[in-house]
Amino acid sequence: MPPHRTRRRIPDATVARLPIYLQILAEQSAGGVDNISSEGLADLAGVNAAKVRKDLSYLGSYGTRGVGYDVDHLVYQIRRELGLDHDWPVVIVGAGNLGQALAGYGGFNDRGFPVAGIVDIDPGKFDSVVAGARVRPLEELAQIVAAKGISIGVIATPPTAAQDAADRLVKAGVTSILNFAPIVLSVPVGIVVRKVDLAVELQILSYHEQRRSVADQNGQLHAVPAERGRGATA
Amino acid sequence: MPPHRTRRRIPDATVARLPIYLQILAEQSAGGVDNISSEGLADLAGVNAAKVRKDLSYLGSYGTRGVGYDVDHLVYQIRRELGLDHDWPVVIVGAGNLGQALAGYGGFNDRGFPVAGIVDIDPGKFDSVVAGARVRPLEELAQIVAAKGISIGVIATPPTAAQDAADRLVKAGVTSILNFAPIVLSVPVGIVVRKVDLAVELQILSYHEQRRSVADQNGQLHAVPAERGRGATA
DNA sequence: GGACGCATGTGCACGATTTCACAAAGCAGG
DNA sequence: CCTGCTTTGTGAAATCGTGCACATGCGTCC
Repeated sequence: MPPHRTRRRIPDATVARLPIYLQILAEQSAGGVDNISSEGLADLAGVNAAKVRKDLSYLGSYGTRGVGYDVDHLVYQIRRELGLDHDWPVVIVGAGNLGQALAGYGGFNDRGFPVAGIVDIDPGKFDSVVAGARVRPLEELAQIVAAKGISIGVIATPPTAAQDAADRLVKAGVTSILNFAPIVLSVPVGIVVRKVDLAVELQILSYHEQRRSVADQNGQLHAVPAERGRGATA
Repeated sequence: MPPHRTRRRIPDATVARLPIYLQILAEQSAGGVDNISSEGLADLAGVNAAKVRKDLSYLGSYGTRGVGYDVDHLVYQIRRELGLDHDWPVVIVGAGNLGQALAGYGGFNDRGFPVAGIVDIDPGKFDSVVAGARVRPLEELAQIVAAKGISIGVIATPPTAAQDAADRLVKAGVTSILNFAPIVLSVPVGIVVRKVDLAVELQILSYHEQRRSVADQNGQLHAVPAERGRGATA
């Protein structure tokens, strides 16, 4: 066994929540809170306390019974587990509206994912500077990925160009892709793809609105009014 | 029983996939394909054929055994189920980089979610025109929502202003919220919130990359190489 | 130094989702 | 019209995720 013993696999559902906990814990830490209970964290995250405890237990036993969790230590552990103890440079493919907005958005640079490159197929965009990064030709993608040791790529192209972008990213050595184009990408197994699709999100909301109006017509009761919950991601 | 009998509840997991199917089916339809099997659709969507059949069965029995599904009819049924048979105007709160990018993004107007209003708290932004919509003061939010019959709101403010934005949207009568701010919103029950958080997505990718490198150190096998799958949303 | 109270960590039951496997049903061809 | 091939629709099993309930362990106070 190596010094860093191989960790047990963490369920996807838990992995998806860890960033939320991290976010909240970082805020608490900044606010001077140095200890938090599973219930406190659960309230802030809008989930069940038992779920918080189970989620955190996958990281190890870092709480103290009768007391709670040390906020800073938890931040440290979650960051470590998520691989946030160092930066992950990313490359953006597509310097259109979306690509530019993403590059300019603080969410990348500020949170450990510096934009190490942005490429486009349109020569008219070459060398224009977007949020500190110069737009380079698509052909230089492989070179940029290799030179900067990039493993995460972001696709911000129109849908028709997205599969080609994915192919090029994979060929260049990228192993994780964040896809903003509204198409299902085909990639070799082992490559992790996450998709963010505005239309899908809106259509899910539309579904719930539509249901609501059907229910109204049938004279059914509205959901209970007063009570407040956090983040019904229903 | 009213003419539109109340539909059985469709599982959340299925609702989240229907927009993907719809997208693919619309493409197929445009490409002249008029019939598709569950397996064909499953391949294109990157999922299991049985899942497709079960998902579609929640809409009713619209397939023909031994043949498959009529593409156009399926498009019609999914659209109907998702409430896409009419437009859902949306209002955007926050006219900063993100709000402007969203308003300008075709994804809204082109897909049945016209931007019926965009508001901001900064007087410097009032009356500037973003993608055909004039930026109005935050105070006019309720009036805009009422006048245009809006039920979906989009939060594109900085995190510190997001909860206030949510409160105002709810008070104005909005019942579904798409939140781009990296905080957990607190809303009354009955209000549906969906969150899109770039940092969360990147951190999930980071987790997988981190795991990959730990596995490498331990001399473990990489995932199988050649084979191609669609959209590993792992 | 012992008793008490509190919050964690986890076994277990439950619910939701995925997948399998096959009967039912339509179509084509003889 | 009957047989065979194909693909749907769906019970039932398997898997995954959630939440309850409580034993365990830690800190505190007397």
